[in-house]
Amino acid sequence: MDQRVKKKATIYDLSLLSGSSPSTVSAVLNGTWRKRRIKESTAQTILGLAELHQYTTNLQARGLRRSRSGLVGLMLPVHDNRYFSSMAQTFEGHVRSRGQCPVVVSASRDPEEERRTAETLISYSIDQLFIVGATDPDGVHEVCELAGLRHINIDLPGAKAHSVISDNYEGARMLTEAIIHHFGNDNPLRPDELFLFGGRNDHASRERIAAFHATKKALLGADPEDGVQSSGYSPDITLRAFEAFYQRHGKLPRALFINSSINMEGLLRFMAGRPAEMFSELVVGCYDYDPFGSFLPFPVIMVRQNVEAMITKAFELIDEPPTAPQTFLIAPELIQPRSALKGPLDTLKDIA
Amino acid sequence: MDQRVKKKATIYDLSLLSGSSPSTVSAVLNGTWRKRRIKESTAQTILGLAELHQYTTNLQARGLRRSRSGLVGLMLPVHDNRYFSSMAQTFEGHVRSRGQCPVVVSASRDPEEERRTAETLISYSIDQLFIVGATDPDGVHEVCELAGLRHINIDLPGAKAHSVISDNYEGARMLTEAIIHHFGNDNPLRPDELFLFGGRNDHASRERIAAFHATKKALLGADPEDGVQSSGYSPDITLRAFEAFYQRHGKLPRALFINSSINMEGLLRFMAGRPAEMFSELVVGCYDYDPFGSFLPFPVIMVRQNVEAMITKAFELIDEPPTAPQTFLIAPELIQPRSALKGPLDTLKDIA
DNA sequence: TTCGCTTGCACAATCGATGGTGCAGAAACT
DNA sequence: AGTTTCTGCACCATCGATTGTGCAAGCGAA
Repeated sequence: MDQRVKKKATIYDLSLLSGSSPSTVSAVLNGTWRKRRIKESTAQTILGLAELHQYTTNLQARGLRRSRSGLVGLMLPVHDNRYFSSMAQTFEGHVRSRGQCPVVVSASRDPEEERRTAETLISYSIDQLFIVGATDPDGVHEVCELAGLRHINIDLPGAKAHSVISDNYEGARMLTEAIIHHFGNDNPLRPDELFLFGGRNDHASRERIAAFHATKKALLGADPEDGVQSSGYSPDITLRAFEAFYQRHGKLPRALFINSSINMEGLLRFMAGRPAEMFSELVVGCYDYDPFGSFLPFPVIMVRQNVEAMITKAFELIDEPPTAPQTFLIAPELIQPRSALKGPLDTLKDIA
Repeated sequence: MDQRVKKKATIYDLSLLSGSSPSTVSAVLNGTWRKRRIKESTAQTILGLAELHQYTTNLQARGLRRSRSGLVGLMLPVHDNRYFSSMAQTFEGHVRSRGQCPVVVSASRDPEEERRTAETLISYSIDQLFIVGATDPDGVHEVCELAGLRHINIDLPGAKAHSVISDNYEGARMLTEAIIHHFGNDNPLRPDELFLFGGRNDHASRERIAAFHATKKALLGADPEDGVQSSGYSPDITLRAFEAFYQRHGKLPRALFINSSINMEGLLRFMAGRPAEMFSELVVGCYDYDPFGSFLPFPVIMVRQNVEAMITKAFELIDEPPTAPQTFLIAPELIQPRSALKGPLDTLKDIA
């Protein structure tokens, strides 16, 4: 409180105080002073003054001058989901370790919103943009391209920029197989007892659905065509899909392949208010991992996408000189029921 | 692709193209042109050119000049948790509806990191900062105060700025009561069968622990002093607390009060690999709501903090002229086991 | 015709930091 | 002593937008 809301010190203030020119002060403060042959002692003086007056660089001014900001963007579909929030957490760690500032925003899976969001970020001269699960990656690409902004797709691929995605086909294959194998030989699963719920017409869903069909056919010999109930990425629409199914068949299938943890919440909504016993025989496979989801009262086999590897790969690619767009697959992992895995939070320190 | 990575158009470009001065262009583009008595037709011309050349304002330049940025910050402890991610989701909605840009960052519950993060955000001239669950809110306050930045505490109160927090005492009281009542009269809970796990020496934990003690005493007549096992906000430390307890007693308590969903993950880790039957008699109360957590194989009563109300209140307060710091309590809600509630995602539209 | 008011806009300073260029004085060399 | 080479730093344009101020042309009134 020694100073009333005093304006922040600038290099001009330090320039007057130190008797050096603003450019010298600037060079000292941003670390380029050796290149500029500033005397060690001058530098020390200025650094001392900066400390004393609590100087901090105005990053908007720097950003304007350099036409980049030190901000790195992550565009998510939504925050409120363990897959995407672990993405945010992991991303933050990477960005910070590079001395930059993470900016995480969501765009609600709305192509229009996605483009607007990218444009806003570009207006702040962000240095790089990581586009996660975009509904229209190529639309976002156009916007970035025009601004000369480095960007990369994650989770859902685009045709015009590098993409790092989970190996959805293999993940879904493993998951389908695991669901089927979960039933022993005494009472094996029949093809018409395994249904897939959730998903849209996006690349990930298509791959997963394809693997689902193929694996059912391979392991169960057949695959009735109505085995898939697309219901977007919304708990409520998924809920309605379950209700409709229940209406038609008088029961749920014995086994479910659920396309994402968001759709899985649709199942929770269906469960709410219905007797627990109704689900005692159920076996569920869920594409996406949620620690709590793994411990539901029936077996839930999950697929965990390797977020750490995806982000790491994405950072590698975004720094490289641009080449023709490629898609990189990252192997996901099959998670047995009742597994509580470590996550990005585990790298944080904590005081007991 | 009609233009190679052409630099973005500026008001100077449009100035040349339109024959008007940069200041006129600026006024037209930022909407202040009527105040400046610019002719309608001039405005239209400029707006047309802007459209044609895909002009977008350089927000760093604007920010520099105006010394604010249009950015609104949300500082979270961590992302990867349903409570905080729903906070982020809700916050985003509010910020966007005000035409500003949300910036969500996490500071790992580290006081040093919290201050650094605030300083970084300030360097970008953010307009407001919402500080969620900070370990050292008053430290962050100092930083904000010096910069004249409006800020507010959420979830954990500070002494030097307004705070909007959940009514932790009442929430914990309801929760403790609900846990106790969950046991019928045939086999009622004894005082030494209900333990609290998790929490730190922060305001929320203290309130919850106080309510826990008081309610136990009121309803069960006694409260042995060792009923609380603080274990920070870390799944692993909580896991170790459960293991230690199990070591000592050869079993878990019949009932648990778990201080947060993050601590609850410690319980999951304890469950992993142990037989499900070990937990069949368990009753858990968890402060924080997680939809999946609500459907675990034993009764889990949860407390949902009213994130929407908290954020709404915080936005109201942050706009008001400053007064002496006050703390506002927002009532949380008791959630019965097997409840799948709507969340911030439900307001998004989705295509099936 | 002249005064005064309105209309419609241009000018120029400013926000804070950066970095290319230039230049004086000291040191080194012939 | 004269010339070249370093040292060490100052100068100044620049990034793009904002905003207080000034002023000419147009118009109506006296």
